[in-house]
Amino acid sequence: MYKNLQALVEAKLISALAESVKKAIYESELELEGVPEISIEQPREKEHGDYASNLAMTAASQAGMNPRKIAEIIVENFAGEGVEEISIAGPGFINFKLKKNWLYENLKLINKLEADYGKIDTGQGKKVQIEFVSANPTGPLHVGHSRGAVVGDVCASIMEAAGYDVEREYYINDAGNQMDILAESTLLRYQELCGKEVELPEDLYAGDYVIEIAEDLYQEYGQEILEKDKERQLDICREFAYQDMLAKIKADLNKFGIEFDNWFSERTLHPDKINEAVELLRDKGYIYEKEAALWFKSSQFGDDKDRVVIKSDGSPTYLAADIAYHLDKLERGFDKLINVWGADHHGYIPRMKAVIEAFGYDRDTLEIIVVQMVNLLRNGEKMQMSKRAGSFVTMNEVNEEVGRDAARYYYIMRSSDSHLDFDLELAKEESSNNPVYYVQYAHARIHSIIDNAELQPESDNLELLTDPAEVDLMKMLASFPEEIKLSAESRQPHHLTAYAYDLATAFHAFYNNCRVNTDNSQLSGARLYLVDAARQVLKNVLTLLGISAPAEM
RNA sequence: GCGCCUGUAGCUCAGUCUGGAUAGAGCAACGGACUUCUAAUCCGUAGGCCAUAGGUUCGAAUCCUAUCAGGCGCGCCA
Repeated sequence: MYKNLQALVEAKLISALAESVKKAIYESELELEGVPEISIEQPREKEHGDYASNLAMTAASQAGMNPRKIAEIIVENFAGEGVEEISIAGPGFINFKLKKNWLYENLKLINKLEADYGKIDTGQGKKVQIEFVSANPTGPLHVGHSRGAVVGDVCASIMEAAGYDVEREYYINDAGNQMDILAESTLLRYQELCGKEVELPEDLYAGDYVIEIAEDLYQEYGQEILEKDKERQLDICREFAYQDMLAKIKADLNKFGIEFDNWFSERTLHPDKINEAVELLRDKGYIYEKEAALWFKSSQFGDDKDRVVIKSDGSPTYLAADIAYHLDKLERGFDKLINVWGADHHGYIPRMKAVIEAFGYDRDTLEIIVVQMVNLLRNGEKMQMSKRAGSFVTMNEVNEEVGRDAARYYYIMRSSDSHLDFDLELAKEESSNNPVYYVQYAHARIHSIIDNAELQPESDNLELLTDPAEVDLMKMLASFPEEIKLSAESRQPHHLTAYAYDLATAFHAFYNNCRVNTDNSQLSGARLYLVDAARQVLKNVLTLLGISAPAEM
């Protein structure tokens, strides 16, 4: 069954154009080597029709004729179906106005597929892993993590809709000295609770959340830990704080609608997996020793310089763990590995791509989605935060203040390449200033119409849907599968928030122009059918974004 | 110094990958539309040297080069 009627209509139009060119060449009206690559586009201006082709212009130099003349020849030979009007305009555009049948057919397709409308097969079941968030379990997720969290989650959903087999993974950086710092910070706070005078050194975590961990710890152990030796104290604190933080991170993500298929602990790589991975690279000749350390020849694969993997004291670097981790991912058989990183880590990309290539894979097997920084604003004023000073706004605080739907929408409404201004007061506002409510309102309005209707949706008289507002709405509905394709291939969720907004706009305009529940039962039945399709697509797109679709507001 | 991202309306941003016709949207401003299915809506007006300078071509916000400005990054940290 066709899942993407618009793509089919476009393909047919292109092949009809190709036939026309072929015929013109055969009859010696056009002198061309062969049929050139043909593209069509939807013109901005409505007067230019539903589709336009620049074919005559691109073929002009080879044919040695002026574009308008070529266009005339192509138009004369054109015999495609479903075209109501074909014309030549401007410097040589061929414009097509299509019959509306396919839009009516598409409404039926929506009605039939329901929640599956929009899903396509372009991913061909390829196995994709998306790794995102992956924050250290040394503190709660803060607002800096949120954008990457939603971008990763929604990219995963979109790629699923596009026919990929997607797995969501979180890499827990639970090894390394930041865990020791967490342990020491917790111990200090614990000692404080036990009545000791303590002073917090600058390099420890100062956030209040450490006090909370210490309180939990005290609840469980009382003063018992004080009697152990220092090593043992730190071990207890480390494990307790780790489990406590990880549970909080999971809970916060779940509350935000984000769930992972797999949580991968860095610890499981130490030391065997890391040693094996380094040895494998050494076997391939990409490891050498210098100044008592082991270096990876990443510069051989486009990196600025080589990188240390085993320090002179024998301990592995963070990169070494990442090498082992990515080798493990590759061995798990994914066709594509996608990592979502904050812009502050972008410098790490060349060396990771080098790792992939060194293991013998195409460097494009690994793809990095770089997400630019978020500026948190309140009433236009930038909020300052610093993790070291412990003065940061947590992801959970923001979500609780503005609500999950608005927060998710805001994090993905802009291109990941652009920095994001996130104004808490704007996101909270329940008004037309807030795009998320605008979209949800459209959905709620439709429910209201359907509740008020005395008839059932009816597909027998869809040709009555000819009002420009109705046609616009039907076109918007028809483009949903293509929008999913675009978002999935570009890994850019913001295309879909824009689509959701535009769809809502088309509906609201329709609502103000066309009354659904009228005395004309044929027209009302057809409009109910249309409106029900709009309801379904709004619900589908919101679901994809992880945003609720309320029936009333 | 080198690398990545950004620069489009007063503000926040689409459009750049894949070059097309008169560069779009929201907010803010101004003017209209509720005895009618939810006015959290709609319609209209006004607002632009697409950072700058070159280049490529029938055609450039879009591609190339250089420059300027802002953000981020250039560890035997993670």
